[in-house]
Amino acid sequence: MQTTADTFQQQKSHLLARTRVIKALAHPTRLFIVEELEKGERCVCDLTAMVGADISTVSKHLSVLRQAGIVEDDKRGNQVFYRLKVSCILNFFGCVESVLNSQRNEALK
Amino acid sequence: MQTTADTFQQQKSHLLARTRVIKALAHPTRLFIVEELEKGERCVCDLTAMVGADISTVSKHLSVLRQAGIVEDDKRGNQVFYRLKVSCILNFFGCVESVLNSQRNEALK
DNA sequence: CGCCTATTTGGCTATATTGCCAACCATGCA
DNA sequence: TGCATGGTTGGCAATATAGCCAAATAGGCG
Repeated sequence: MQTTADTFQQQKSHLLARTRVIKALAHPTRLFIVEELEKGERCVCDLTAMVGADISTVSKHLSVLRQAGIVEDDKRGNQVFYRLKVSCILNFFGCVESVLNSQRNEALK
Repeated sequence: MQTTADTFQQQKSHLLARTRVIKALAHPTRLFIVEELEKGERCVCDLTAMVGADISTVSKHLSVLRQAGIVEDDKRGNQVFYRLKVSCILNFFGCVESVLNSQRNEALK
């Protein structure tokens, strides 16, 4: 049966896929981690020290980013190093900044 | 007192601001709405028909997008039209697509 | 092997998000 | 004024997230 909502239903799985990626970035700690990884790879212990949370918490955040395909890990010795898998994340945030700037200008009106 | 986690703490409010915007996009229905609005303004009733959810649900999604500064509304007659406030959203999604493509390639290995 | 360090996983509680229904508000029009 | 249409808001139940502790796993090294 044809309904008006078909476009949405047809796109749904693709929308969900994209949502999974965006959701992974929708947390301050994970955002911070991504920005830190833009500078180069980091081990879990370094990130944990920077974030100041329990190491298990940071590990879980990294797991979310990994499952979203945003980072990849590399075990060397008894440490695990994480790095960005996709380089365009910076542009990605450019747009978020535009939104924030637009809000700031709005506030000045 | 100086701790290793200072960078994170100093950035925290900015990270939260960005998180608010990203979170607003992290839902399939809202993603769909944003893409639909890229084509032009739409009234709540149109979007509701396309999404196929309760109108109150759609209204709340629009409210989330509005509060994030992503869309703006315009009441005309007894209808409310919504439109994108920021035009760069398309590029924004380009990166998400890169992540998804990279995952697809990964799967073929 | 036994122990230490680094990390992941399980489990639990606290909190946030989602979606529906019902009630309410605003506009247009007979 | 009364009623229909379009939209928002309040409230609630179901579900998903976050963060901590404790337990498990993995590598390095004496």
